[in-house]
Amino acid sequence: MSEIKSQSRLVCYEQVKYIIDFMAQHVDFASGNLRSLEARHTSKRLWEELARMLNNCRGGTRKTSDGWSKYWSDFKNKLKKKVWLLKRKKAGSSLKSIRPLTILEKRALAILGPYYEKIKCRKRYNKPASIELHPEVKLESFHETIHVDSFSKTQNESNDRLSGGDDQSNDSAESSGGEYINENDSNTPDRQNIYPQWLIEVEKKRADAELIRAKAEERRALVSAKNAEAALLQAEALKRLADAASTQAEAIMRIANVLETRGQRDMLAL
DNA sequence: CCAACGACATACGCTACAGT
DNA sequence: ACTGTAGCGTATGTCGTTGG
Repeated sequence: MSEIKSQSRLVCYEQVKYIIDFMAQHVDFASGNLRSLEARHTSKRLWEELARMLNNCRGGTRKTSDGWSKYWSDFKNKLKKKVWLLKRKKAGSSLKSIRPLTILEKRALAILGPYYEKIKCRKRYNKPASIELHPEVKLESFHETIHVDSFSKTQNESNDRLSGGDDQSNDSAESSGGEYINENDSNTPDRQNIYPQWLIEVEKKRADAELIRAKAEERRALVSAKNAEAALLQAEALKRLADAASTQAEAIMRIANVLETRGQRDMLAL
């Protein structure tokens, strides 16, 4: 409804979906666990790659890699608060109406669940958690209700800033598409959406582009080989030319010597 | 081993804007 | 005009690395 108005400022649904799909493939990156020297480099590269893809989206906003990093950070923060509020509401707290998690939020939670579990252990025992993070999110590991519960236990500190999380406009990323699901329905088929059709199409197009580029590289290599061959022939021709010039110079020298000798003899004869 | 440092994530406050 | 939310700026916290 307000898509055009908000296009320059708001992150569109497609962009958030892309971010979450990207994070599903890079779980440590999503949770901010890339902290070692090399990992930080990887993180930066991934943010640049992701920012480039997101900025190529037709709608939505444009950000730098730092801007998208900040957005993801805020997204995670809001999601945490929302889950905590939903948990409290479920427990019977008299909270104002909170929209249930969207499919995208549940998907993000599935990605970040192990990470939140790790934070919980760290806070509780004040030492590094032994829980292994998922190398990547797989369909069979999508147990959102477990993650919601385990995560929400970590939120012992006060969260006085109610963000709610969901937008009411259909244009905003977190709610557009009306993808709300009943939070009590743990068997909703959202696992089918882990790798959506549009992402598969994008990947196909990228693969096609890579193929075209590879073929162009191959053609360029062939042309380069032919150029090298021609240069070699040219060099050989130049060498022969130089040899011929050298031979010619020697012949001229001999002729000159002969002429000089003959000239001296004629002088003596006179 | 430990303090200093840097890089990054998180939390919080503020502003802008859309909806009512 | 009021309210709620997205997005941004910045202070603070956390963690890994480095040098003494």
